[in-house]
Amino acid sequence: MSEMTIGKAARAAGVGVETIRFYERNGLIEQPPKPAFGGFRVYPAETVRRVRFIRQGQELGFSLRQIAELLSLKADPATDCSDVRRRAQAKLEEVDEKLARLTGIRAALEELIAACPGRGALRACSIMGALEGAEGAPMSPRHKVEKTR
Amino acid sequence: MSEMTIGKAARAAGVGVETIRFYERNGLIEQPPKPAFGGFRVYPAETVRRVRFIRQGQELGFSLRQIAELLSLKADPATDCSDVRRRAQAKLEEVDEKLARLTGIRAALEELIAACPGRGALRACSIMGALEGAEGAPMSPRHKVEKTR
DNA sequence: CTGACATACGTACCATGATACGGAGTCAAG
DNA sequence: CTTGACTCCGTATCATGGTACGTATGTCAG
Repeated sequence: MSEMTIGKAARAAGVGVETIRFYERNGLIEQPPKPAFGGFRVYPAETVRRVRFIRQGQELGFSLRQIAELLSLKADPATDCSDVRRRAQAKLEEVDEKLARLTGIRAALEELIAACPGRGALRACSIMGALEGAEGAPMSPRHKVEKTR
Repeated sequence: MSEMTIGKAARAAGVGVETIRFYERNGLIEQPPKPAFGGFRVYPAETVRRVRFIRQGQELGFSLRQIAELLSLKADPATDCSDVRRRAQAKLEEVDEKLARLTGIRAALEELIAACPGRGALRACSIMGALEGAEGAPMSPRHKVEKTR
């Protein structure tokens, strides 16, 4: 049962057929060659393993681009374990940053909710008040200032 | 100084001109009428306040869609403070879910990093091992199973 | 052999939050 | 009265991670 059509590979990996094709288009999976005479492409068990690898990576917060890097590391015999470890560590730091940001948001929301009377007219609502220009909390500049050309 | 062109409004609000137009297209900001004879649209100070409101909402993790809802609540005289509070509370729960997910990811990454020898061949690397089908950690089904038509 | 599926492939579309571009019109300073 | 900066408007593009559609072709069970 190690060779199969795309549909079976997809089911085995727990994804949709279109997802496999999407990964092929994006170089995460190699597309098996089409048989010389007629017929469907034949997918090896390796494809299923690769898809599972991708999904596991996503579970850990890696983007498809980063997972593609991990996959090419895997294919390279010169890769040392430390290469992989470094990436995991970088991702851990990223996760920590996100956690810090979310924790800040959480605190702000909780504070606003605690201060909100919970009933009555809107003008008394501290949450709305905070959303109105709170004058003093400078906004992070999401916009570009310099032109690139 | 309460009336201005789009560029000044954008600078006052700390965003780009295109961002204001984007918000207009998406119904977050009302586009002021074009003057009957020639000329540029005139933006009231209210526009700047609205943009600031939007950015503050984003800082708290609200999506533009959700912010649009908050804005229409704001416009509705029948809105009670509790309506706003409920939304903030829902957002808080969302944030808590994200925090829980990220915390799980963090723990998994940390565990993998700790278990990884840190040097040597890839086949000994526990991180790569975990990404290979770890057999036992069922993947969350990100894919659709049922067809909607 | 035939009908019901599956596959192959290219392309379009979804949401999210913008940013960029091109051409025409307008305004204001010098 | 010219020139440079700004506005207007529609459309296109970006990144992310897929999903959907249409048409042609292939496979297999009955």
